[in-house]
Amino acid sequence: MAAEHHETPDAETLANVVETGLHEGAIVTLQAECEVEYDGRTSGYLGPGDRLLVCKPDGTLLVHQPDGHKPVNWMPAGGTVSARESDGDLVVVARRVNPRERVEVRLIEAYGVTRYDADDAAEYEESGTEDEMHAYIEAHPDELEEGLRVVEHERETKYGFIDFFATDSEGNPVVVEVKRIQATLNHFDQLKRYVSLYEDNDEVRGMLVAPSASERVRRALRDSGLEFVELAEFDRDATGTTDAKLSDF
Amino acid sequence: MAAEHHETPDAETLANVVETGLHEGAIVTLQAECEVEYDGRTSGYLGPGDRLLVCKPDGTLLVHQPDGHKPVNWMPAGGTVSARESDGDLVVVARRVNPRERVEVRLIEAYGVTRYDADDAAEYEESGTEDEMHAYIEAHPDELEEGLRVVEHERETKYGFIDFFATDSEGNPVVVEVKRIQATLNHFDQLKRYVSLYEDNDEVRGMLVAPSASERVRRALRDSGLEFVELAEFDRDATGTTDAKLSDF
DNA sequence: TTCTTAATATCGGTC
DNA sequence: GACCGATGTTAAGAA
Repeated sequence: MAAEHHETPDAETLANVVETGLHEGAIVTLQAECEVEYDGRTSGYLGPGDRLLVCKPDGTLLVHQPDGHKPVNWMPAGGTVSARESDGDLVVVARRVNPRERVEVRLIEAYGVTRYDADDAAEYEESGTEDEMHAYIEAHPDELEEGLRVVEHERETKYGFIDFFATDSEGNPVVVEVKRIQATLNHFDQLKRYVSLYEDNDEVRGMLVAPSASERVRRALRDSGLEFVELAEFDRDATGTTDAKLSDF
Repeated sequence: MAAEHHETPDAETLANVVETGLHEGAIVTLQAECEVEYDGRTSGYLGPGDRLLVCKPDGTLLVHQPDGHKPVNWMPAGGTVSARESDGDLVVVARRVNPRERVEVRLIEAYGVTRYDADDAAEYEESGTEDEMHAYIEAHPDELEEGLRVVEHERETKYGFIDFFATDSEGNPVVVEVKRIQATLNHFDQLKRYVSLYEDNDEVRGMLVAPSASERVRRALRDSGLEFVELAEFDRDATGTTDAKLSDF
């Protein structure tokens, strides 16, 4: 049986399911009334309430309230999760170092606990990322501007990495920053930082490539003599790097 | 009973528990072998494997693999989650508009499902945020520099919001950008963008306040005539805005 | 480990 | 609903 459930478990059963389950590589989920304390990069406290806890064998701990996508408290993989009795209550603690932090969950009443011996070898395959947009541009620089030629991809400079260092049809250098989402002021900043490396060269151009940009971003670009190039859709099959497995769905 | 578990449920039971549970405000968790498809801002596919599904009444759907802190697939709150039979399998679909996207989970084998009628009115209280750092600086500007005086907090400009607009002991304007974590190049960018608003004024200074900064960030600041001020620890009780509830733990 | 950047980022405040 | 910036951002990739 991959999933083994215990209803209204006592503290001893709970401690055993959590400790043994995690040690043996299972996911353990709990439904329980609890209070939570976090101390680390910040500190915080969550008063009593009903939550869903998820403990994974890699040290992940999630505390989910009834609403919301993100856990109210959590510990990323890499630490340790342990359960011990304290004054008759069960306390689940997750810790890690670097940064040093701790999540402590004091269970007030446990409604259920499930040990889940999950077996999953699959990896998520994704399409439409910025990496693919880069590959598309590298294969089709003319889509940005007639005569544009890519000189270097991901050029490292003392101020960070330039997406594309290119030249236009007249041989002038062009710094290109690519975004797969609507361009923000921070993206404008990034481009401007890269262009500033070549400010002794009057001929250098800066180009922000994205599907859209707010008016404020467009104005900021204009004010700095930089350009916006709209690239909304790109053929995901024409990148030359498309994974064959993705054609199945 | 707050948590009601069904072992190896058939498709009909599953559909009923998911649909009825969510409609009545319960959290539904499933242990199941499944495959997942996402289509929206990007698209992706996850082949068969054992995962934990979490469905919340606010439209949240989480698909968790045995490892890792973040769900491999998800839908944030605001959409709808539904379950229906298709060719004898149960298919759980989460959708939303703006952006239009969809997560579809095809269950191959369900090991267990739990309906959890969770009641949680508590709100998380946090201390040590950037807001508190702002309050501390506003109350103790001398910590940044002797004689510094805050003129305006969160000043809106055409290029965004300046954390603090201040004056130094000689009356020169100082643009202050505050970060609670180690300063990054993007934070440097932000400060430079704000300072550029006053570039007609030779006397304007720019100050990045953070607990630390990489050498690359420090060099970028120096190159642009901007300053770094280290503020590692600040007394969380001395901000003047500390919430009394937080003194309990 | 540290640094740099993308992310289906999410989330909240404001206009 | 769009825009802007914080986040205990997380996570991946490179030096």
